[in-house]
Amino acid sequence: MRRRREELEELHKLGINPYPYNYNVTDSSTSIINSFTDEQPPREVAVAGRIMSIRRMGKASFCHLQDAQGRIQAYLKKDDLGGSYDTFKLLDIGDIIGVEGYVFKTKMGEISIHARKLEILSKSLRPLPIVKEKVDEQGNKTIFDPFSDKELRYRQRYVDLAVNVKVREVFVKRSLILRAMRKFLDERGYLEVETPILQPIYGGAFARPFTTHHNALDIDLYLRIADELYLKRLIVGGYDGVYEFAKDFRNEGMDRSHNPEFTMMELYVAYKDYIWMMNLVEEMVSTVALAVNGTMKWKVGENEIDFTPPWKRISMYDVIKEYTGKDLRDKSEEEIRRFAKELRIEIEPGMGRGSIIDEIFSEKVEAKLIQPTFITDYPVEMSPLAKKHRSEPGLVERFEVMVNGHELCNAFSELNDPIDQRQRFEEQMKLRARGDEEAQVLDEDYLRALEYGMPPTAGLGIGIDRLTMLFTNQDSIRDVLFFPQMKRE
RNA sequence: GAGCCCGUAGCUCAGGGGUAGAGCAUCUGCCUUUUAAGCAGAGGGCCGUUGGUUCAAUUCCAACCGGGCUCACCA
Repeated sequence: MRRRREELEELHKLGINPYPYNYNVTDSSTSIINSFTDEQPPREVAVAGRIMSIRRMGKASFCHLQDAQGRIQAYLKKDDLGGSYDTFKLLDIGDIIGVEGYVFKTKMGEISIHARKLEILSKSLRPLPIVKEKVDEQGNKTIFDPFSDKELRYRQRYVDLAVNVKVREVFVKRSLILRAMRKFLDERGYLEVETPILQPIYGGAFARPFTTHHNALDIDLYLRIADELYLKRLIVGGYDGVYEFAKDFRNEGMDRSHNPEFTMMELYVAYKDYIWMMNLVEEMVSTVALAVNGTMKWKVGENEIDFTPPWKRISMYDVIKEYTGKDLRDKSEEEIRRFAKELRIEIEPGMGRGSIIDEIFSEKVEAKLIQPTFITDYPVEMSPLAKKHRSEPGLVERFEVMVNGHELCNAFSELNDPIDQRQRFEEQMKLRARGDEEAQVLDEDYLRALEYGMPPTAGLGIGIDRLTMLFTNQDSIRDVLFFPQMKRE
């Protein structure tokens, strides 16, 4: 680093501004490489990027420039650069430069830029980790000295991105996923909206919130754990369909699939039910799959997943029956409890019928559902915002989609009966009183909204981070978040 | 929250009770089509922090800090 500061001084002394204001880029690295022909006279180009490697040979040098698209080699010869060649001697890997010159192919066959002009665009003061790669004749890449320390990669994502091109690709895909989804929803006429992140009462999910304080009002506020209740207020207000890509915050443990802040897309559509929503989800996710990966079949780890609709639809009871051989329909809480014990599933004494069923599902079924599968019709106790099933007592009209052994989204026919909703909230408040910190809080204003009348509505929540993990084949949420939460350095 | 593992040069890692090692990077010299460029030489370290055991600790022990994996909790 000291050396680099000296070089910076040298540049200043030579009257060169190491941090100029702009540069006129004419082409990107890959556009040059892809459009190369042996035409005469050769094409003149100007590219800018970060120096990723330098090979100096006395009075001539090669270096690789990396721009947003890829890499291209530049050939710098003293005869053609004169004084700037001495400037080049003051440059390092990591510096950002602009090179103007003509395109040619080297003896070794690499399309390169023969530099006529060189301009320093930003002097780097910290050494960048050097990642070397060798490409053999089959085109296989071997990486030497990878920048692989996860802690450093997450804490200094800018370095990770600069040095590990694959990482940049993951986030480009994340952006494509958002774009494809937004396009899909916009084409159907749904309105993208924004609702409060700071909420006086939190709701819409089971989770502990982050608390903050508003000084002027002198009130505590919560960072939202979901935007569900606000979006449904908008349906009460008369919109047909609303959606939001929402950053939600949950004050809970962190692991491979949980970060304290994460992104959820929630969608509510008036006059529809959960069966209609299943069709939409199938269509949306397969459309996104095609837009992002160009195929419906996508290999995640060992499993090839086929997103082609239609997906299997099976009720919670039936899928448990399929995987355990036991039909829990019409069974009492006591019978189900006994069955869970037979399966050696740990059951807390306070757990009700619904929770035990859910536990059996998580333990015995969930991980086995690899292909996209709708699990439908959940016990009412676990779903205080979902509408009672039209024909099955004790159940609600709810589904989750399981893919690769994990939940991908959650949806229901929304409960719009204000009296039923009040009772459900009251049930939750009882659980709360018994010490369940994640039970939901009664939201009087939300009830007031329902009392004005909400049309039948289908609602959906889909975890964007997990969807991205799926489509980019990453097994940690940290690898699909630019800046995952970390402890203080 | 529990268990296991890790922390040594800018990066990736080896080592091991007696003044610290490699490759790449860096610096000097040579080299005008190289590509993990090459050749010759050089510099670079609070061995995560604090404490303990010891004549002596980077090494052994403990606590702490940070990270990873697994499990638990959790949508």
